[in-house]
Amino acid sequence: MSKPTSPWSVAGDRVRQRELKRDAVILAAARAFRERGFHNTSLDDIAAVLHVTKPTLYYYVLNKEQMLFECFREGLNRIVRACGEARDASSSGRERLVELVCRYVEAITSDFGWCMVRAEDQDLSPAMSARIKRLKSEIDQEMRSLIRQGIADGSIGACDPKMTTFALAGALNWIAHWYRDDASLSAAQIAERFVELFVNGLAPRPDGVISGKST
Amino acid sequence: MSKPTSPWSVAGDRVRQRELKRDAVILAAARAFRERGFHNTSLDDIAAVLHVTKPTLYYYVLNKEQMLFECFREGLNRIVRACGEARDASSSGRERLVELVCRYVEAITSDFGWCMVRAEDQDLSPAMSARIKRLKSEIDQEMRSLIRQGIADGSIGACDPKMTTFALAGALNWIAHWYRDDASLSAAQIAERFVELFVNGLAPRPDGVISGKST
Amino acid sequence: MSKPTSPWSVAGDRVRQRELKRDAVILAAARAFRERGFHNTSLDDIAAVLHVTKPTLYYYVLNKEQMLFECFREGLNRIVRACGEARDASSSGRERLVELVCRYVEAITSDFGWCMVRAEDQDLSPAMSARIKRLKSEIDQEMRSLIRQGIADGSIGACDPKMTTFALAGALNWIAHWYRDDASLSAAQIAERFVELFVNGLAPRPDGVISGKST
Amino acid sequence: MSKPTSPWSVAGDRVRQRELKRDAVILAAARAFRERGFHNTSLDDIAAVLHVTKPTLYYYVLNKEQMLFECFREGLNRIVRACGEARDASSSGRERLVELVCRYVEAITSDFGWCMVRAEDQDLSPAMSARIKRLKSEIDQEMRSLIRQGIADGSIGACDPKMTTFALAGALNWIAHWYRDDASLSAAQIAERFVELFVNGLAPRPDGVISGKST
DNA sequence: TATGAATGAGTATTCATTCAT
DNA sequence: GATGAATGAATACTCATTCAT
Repeated sequence: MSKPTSPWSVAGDRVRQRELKRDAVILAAARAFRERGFHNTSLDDIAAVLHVTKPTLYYYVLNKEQMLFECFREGLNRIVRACGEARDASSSGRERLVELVCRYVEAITSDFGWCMVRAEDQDLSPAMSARIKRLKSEIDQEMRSLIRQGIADGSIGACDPKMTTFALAGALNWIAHWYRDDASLSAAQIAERFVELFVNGLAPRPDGVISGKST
Repeated sequence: MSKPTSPWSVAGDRVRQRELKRDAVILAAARAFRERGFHNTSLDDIAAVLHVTKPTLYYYVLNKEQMLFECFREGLNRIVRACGEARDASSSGRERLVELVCRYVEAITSDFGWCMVRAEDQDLSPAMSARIKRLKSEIDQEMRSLIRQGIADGSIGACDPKMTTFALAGALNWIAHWYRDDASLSAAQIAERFVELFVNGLAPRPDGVISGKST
Repeated sequence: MSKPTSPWSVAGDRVRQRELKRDAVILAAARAFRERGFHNTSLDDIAAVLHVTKPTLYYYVLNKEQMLFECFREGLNRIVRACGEARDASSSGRERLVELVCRYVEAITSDFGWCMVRAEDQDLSPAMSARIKRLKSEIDQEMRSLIRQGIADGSIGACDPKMTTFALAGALNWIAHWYRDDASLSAAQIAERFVELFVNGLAPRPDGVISGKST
Repeated sequence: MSKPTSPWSVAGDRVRQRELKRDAVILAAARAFRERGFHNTSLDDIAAVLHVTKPTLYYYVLNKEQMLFECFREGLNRIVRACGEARDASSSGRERLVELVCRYVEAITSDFGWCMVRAEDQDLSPAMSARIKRLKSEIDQEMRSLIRQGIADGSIGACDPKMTTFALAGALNWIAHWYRDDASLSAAQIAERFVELFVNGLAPRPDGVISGKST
């Protein structure tokens, strides 16, 4: 009587509603996993947060494993997206790497950061594990590529791209470990400090000309 | 008649034997945890590797939790020890930090590396968790201290010691994630690359005067 | 079409069904405990009797301990209720005590008799143990009180209320031990004999004037 | 050198020593069982009290079951002995019953009281259980016999010997339950009160002529 | 005589998952 | 769309018992 929306949009609403609820499930899972760890979190815990019962979760998600996978993906996607943008930008290799780092820190400090970093491959089926690895590798390759570009265009000094990527990714991923306890800095601030460190290194620069932000 | 060993060593042997066996239990646990994760490893798995039965493990260890704790400690101790030596050395702050990094990499690539890094606080009782945290904090403080010393003696440029330590420790800890799959470099080689990166940074040095190893 | 029951009773049915099943679990536990003892009874045993699987029990009961507690309570409640009625009755102290004894025998010969009497405090958590003790003490105090009233109103001769209660309760509780093997008498008959004994004693009455039932 | 005792008596000492130690094991078991219950007592608990290790217990005792059995027997024997003496005495049935009650209370308040009363038949093998039952039945029959004798010689009023025995034994056995917590009375005092109650009953005697002790 | 070491058997409890309603 | 009910599988932990020494 009072619903002016067409049955069509009603159906659309239903679809959207379902998506919203599904997202809520994933988010609740991500937070619970971060809080208590994957294995220490029971589906009852997640259901309780959402004020539903355990079987309801299965309406939105296939598996506990899939929950983890979706959390994974949710977080990784943000970085993958950032990678794409970095690729399209028309600045120097180093500048694009810096940009990627900023986005990376944002992702890693989000609710999904923990899942991206700490979830064990061992908790996923081979198939899912493989998909995750592919995504991760994509990011890894992108970083290496940016470093190689930087070396080529002279914005980055000579270095081993692989090891450098490992170090950089490690430092970034590790943020997920300490960020909750020590959130005294914003994502942007953390990114700034990291860029400064990785760009200039620890050794004092002769005259401090070059800095991550100055150029 | 045919036993040349003194009664003394007989008793001593037993004690030593017991210690050896206990160490074997811890090592087997460390490897299993690294392979399959803490929760995906059953005591039966560990017992099977050692060709004993499950209850035998309880003869050497109090708990599954304690196993994890001992793995933790075993790995951390190496670093704590390295910290002590770094403190006693009479070189510049940066040199001492570099030395610590080398030892750190060695520890993290050992069998216990995974446990040091990936074991969740959530899998430990509050008491144990607190003990671990204390040890970790010790290392964290040591690193920050070395950085501050380096800044003071001019061997390290101006930087935020806390964030720098987080980044450095993160890069180092992350090694535990990729080292198994990609062990193409030795611990020393990894350390070398990392030092180079962290000391000199990505930005090209004007004339390459300063390098991690050259001084 | 063919369902005459109101939607109301459907929901009500579910609740009632659940209660019935829970009661069945408690009863099955009580019988198993009486048969084999608390520790010699596995949850599988109880589940088997009910033709369900072990985890199902946990749907109705929190614990094995709680099962014992509920059996305890089920039996004790009958006596507590009898105590209440005895208190409200308007007869002599002795008559009311006799009435209580009859109800006591009924309770103790029920399926829950064994649990009331034999279950060890040591098998219960301190909290539960305390609750049980409180209930037991309530009954103890009630008996003493009736005896004191009997002495006051002249229906009971001079005696030590505490020891008398201990003796009476002991004799009654002990029924749980022999009743299963020797159920030749009904609860009422046992009560009659006990009352006769405790009222008149073993020594021959001069002229048999006073008897438990004659008054 | 300084041992004047003959090798013979040395051997005797050894035998005696062994007996003493065995008795200590039984006693420690009895106390532990009373304290924590049969199933909640581990052999390690008993061994710890005796400052030996678990396997040592097996040198003196065949089984955990046998420990319980021996505790049983130790306590029951005292009563069996009392039964024998009661049989040989040349007094009235009631006097002999009173005498037996006194000895019974002594036994039941001893360290072995709990085992006599609370140990479950279900914890014993059929063979042991049968032996225990035989001993218990012996006592039961003895009591009934004394009651019948008392009825015959006029020292006990008409009653159902079986039920009377059950009531009396129950009251006596139950002492094991409360005696530890409430040891305000000595065994003799308890016996006195019980005799008074069972002999004279609760109903006031016309002129208090007959009492348990007066005759 | 006593013990260190090891084990087999048993058990309470948890939890992801399913399905009829 | 959601839930009550049920289950199979898995697992940490305990403990009586054995045996070589």
